[in-house]
Formats: sequence, C-alpha cells, structure tokens
Amino acid sequence: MIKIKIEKPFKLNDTITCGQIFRFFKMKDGSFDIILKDRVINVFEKEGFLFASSNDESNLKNVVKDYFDLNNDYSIMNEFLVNHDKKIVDAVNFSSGLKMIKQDPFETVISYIISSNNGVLQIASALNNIAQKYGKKVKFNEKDYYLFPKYEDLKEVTLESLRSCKVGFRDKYLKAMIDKLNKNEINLNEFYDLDTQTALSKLMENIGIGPKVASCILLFAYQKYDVFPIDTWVKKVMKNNYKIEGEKNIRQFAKETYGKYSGIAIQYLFNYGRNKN
DNA sequence: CCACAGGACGGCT
DNA sequence: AGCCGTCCTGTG
Repeated sequence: MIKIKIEKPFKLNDTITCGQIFRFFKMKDGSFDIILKDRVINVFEKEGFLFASSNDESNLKNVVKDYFDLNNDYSIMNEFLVNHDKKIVDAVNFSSGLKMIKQDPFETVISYIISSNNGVLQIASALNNIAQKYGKKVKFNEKDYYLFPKYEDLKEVTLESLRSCKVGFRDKYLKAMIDKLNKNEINLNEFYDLDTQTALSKLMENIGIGPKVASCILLFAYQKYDVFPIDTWVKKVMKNNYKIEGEKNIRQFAKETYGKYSGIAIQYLFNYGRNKN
C-alpha cells in the first residue's frame, strides 16, 4: 500500500466515474478497483491522502501519480476557462479537482470505437468480455481480473469472436484497426507528437472513427486538451445553456471561447450537469 | 411491439 | 456538402 499526499484539488470519485474510463469496479467499502495497463490497483481517498495498492506495487506511486495526472496544476486552465466564459464559473468550481486520466492508447482506441451509438454499461461489458477472452488473468484481493490485451494478442481475432463479445456492428471496425496495427500501418505512439488537426484527420482515416471518437481518443490517451468531442449530451447543454445549435456552430463557439482547453471545459460541463442534483 | 442510447457509414440528392 | 436510413444490443 502506498500513500500520496493530495496537495492540489483532487476528486477521486468524480475523476473515475465521469465517463473517461470504463474498466473500474466500485467496492463495497467505497474504494475502486481499476484495471490499469499492466496491473490492477485499488484506490481510495482518506484525510487528504490518496491510498493505492496493487498486485504489482513496483513503482506504484509514480504510476498512480501519472495516471491521475496529479502533478499537473489545473488552476491555470480553470482560470483561463472562467476568464473566457463567465457562464462556466459554476461548472468549474463544482468540478475543481476533476483530473484527466492518462490512458493507454490502444485500449482507448478500442473503447471509443465501441462507444459509438452505445451506452456506458454496454461499452464496459464489451471491453470486459474482450479482456476476459484475450487478456492476461490477474488475481487481486481474491478476485480474478483480466488485463486489456495488446493488439498483438488479438492478431488472430475473428469477426465472429468479436461479435460474441457484444460489440455489435462495430466488429468490422475493430478488426480493421487491429489488423492495421499488427501490420504496422499505424503507429499509435506517433500521435503524441502530431498537432491536433493532423492527428484528428489521421485517426478519422480509419473506419469506425469519426470526429467524436477521434476527439475522445486524443483527449483521454494523448492529453490533447484542445479537442471538443460533441455528443448528444453536449448538444443538449449547448442548446439549453448557450442557445447554440448545430455541430458547426458548437465547434466554432468552443474554439473561440475555450480554445486550447476545450476538452477540459467539456469534462467540467458534463460532470456538473450530471452530478449537481 | 417500439423508442432510444455519450456516432459513423454509405447512398442518396 | 448536407441529409437520412441503417447499423448490434440492452433497457424501459
């Protein structure tokens, strides 16, 4: 078990449950088991500290700090947003402490391809099915968990086996992506260094990845905070709170107003809209 | 039985 | 270039 002093605002619960990640499990005691890249961790917050344990505690402190982006100071971004949009003040204050989790690119790509026209519970279920079928089993606190497979582990995967994992019509999209990765036609590491526009269009060259999915991938796996993933929920907020309709208009508003921190603004608005009542 | 869920595709104007 | 029916699956 490791212990990290929480120096800056940090809301563990909201950060985990606000829709960024799918493969987490809430325990009876209120703590969370989360399947990270190559290990399973349990985390909880108590008296100003973040506690974490894992089946593999090597370098755990740094892994957890990095995963939850604890070293990044969000107050600069928060001030920027408030200075550019007075209406967002409540959402920013409410969500202060919400962090952008740094996720594994491959798992993120697969997760958000599955997310299209799909609900959170079903996305999580499909991901868990894939992990159970192709991922490495890990025992942690007397429970069995499955790591998310690497694309190499999925080299021989078929459309039928993906279907049986309940991914639905997205089976062919997933297979196409997995094949390209195994043939080295795509290098997921190169997206870190690409500018956002180039990265977006390069991601959208792949079947099953449109603007929303590409934006989520860049936001959650590559820390590109200037994207603005527009889904039906965002459309609703923009219409009701800002009187703006149409994807084009929303995109323009976000670019002008939130600029390089558009993605952070979305997370705050979403978290606020979802939890304030 | 039908509507809809945190989209994207493909075929049509 | 924009519109719209369709796509698997689970829930209400």
